[in-house]
Amino acid sequence: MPELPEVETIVRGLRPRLIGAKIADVWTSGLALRLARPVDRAALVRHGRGARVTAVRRRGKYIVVDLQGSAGAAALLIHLGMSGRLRLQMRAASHDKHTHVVFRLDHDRDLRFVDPRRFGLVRAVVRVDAVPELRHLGPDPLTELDAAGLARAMASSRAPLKAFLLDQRRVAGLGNIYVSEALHRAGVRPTTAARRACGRAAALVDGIRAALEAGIANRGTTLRDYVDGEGGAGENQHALLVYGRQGQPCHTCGEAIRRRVDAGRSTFYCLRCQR
DNA sequence: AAAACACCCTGCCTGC
DNA sequence: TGCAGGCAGGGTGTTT
Repeated sequence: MPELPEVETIVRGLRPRLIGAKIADVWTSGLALRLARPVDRAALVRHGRGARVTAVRRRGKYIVVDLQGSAGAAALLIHLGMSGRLRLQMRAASHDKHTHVVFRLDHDRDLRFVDPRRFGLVRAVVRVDAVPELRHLGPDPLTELDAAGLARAMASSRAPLKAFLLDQRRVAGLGNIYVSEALHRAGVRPTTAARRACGRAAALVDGIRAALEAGIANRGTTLRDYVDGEGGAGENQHALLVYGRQGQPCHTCGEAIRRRVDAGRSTFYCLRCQR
């Protein structure tokens, strides 16, 4: 579900309403999330109870909620996995069956983490800078990615561009939808080995940015169940150039969009526009 | 070292 | 109508 544009939309929506909020208590379902690991409620309570939210930010596809408590600063690290939702709701609102973590806030509000497939992650961390998952992330495509750096990384990889761009250590935030969209905008084929496409690094940076910015402008892509922090669906599914459009005409040249599957994941592209 | 694969889950859709 | 099988937007750990 959530790639960079969806996470960014959630963060932007939650930020003004969450900053200053005080956590009164934490509830967990007891079921395990990512890698079959249980949520550490004790740590969430220890660092969260009584603390106030000072910032809400995004790093790749991770959401970081900074906290200031009487015992010091800490943060909530949240990843939505494939089916996660993070929503701010009134306490009286009905509970989704797959709710796994609830932060009870002041003013009768709940910050709820709902995740049917349980591939997500909710964890309390003390030093955000030291979190391995975040340290391994590559540059943020909107603010840190540059053509020279991307070209250098591409030069040392034999991986097809599709796999290269999906690797969060290369670029942080792209997922299956936006990789197809970015490659199409850049006019590059997903099967091309990264090292053979170094000359297209600048076009790739532009394509990546354009695809992500379109997604953000449209408040995310809702294919199945993505909603933002207020429960609203996105509109970017209507603006996709290639993803999910196999057999339909390319908007640029009219050729039928192709679909291929690698490692169980679909890639969509135009054979004529992408060389 | 990089790349391929299995695995963690539920829900929804398709075809029989 | 029921059921099996395939598929889904993510990340990690292990093997090659």
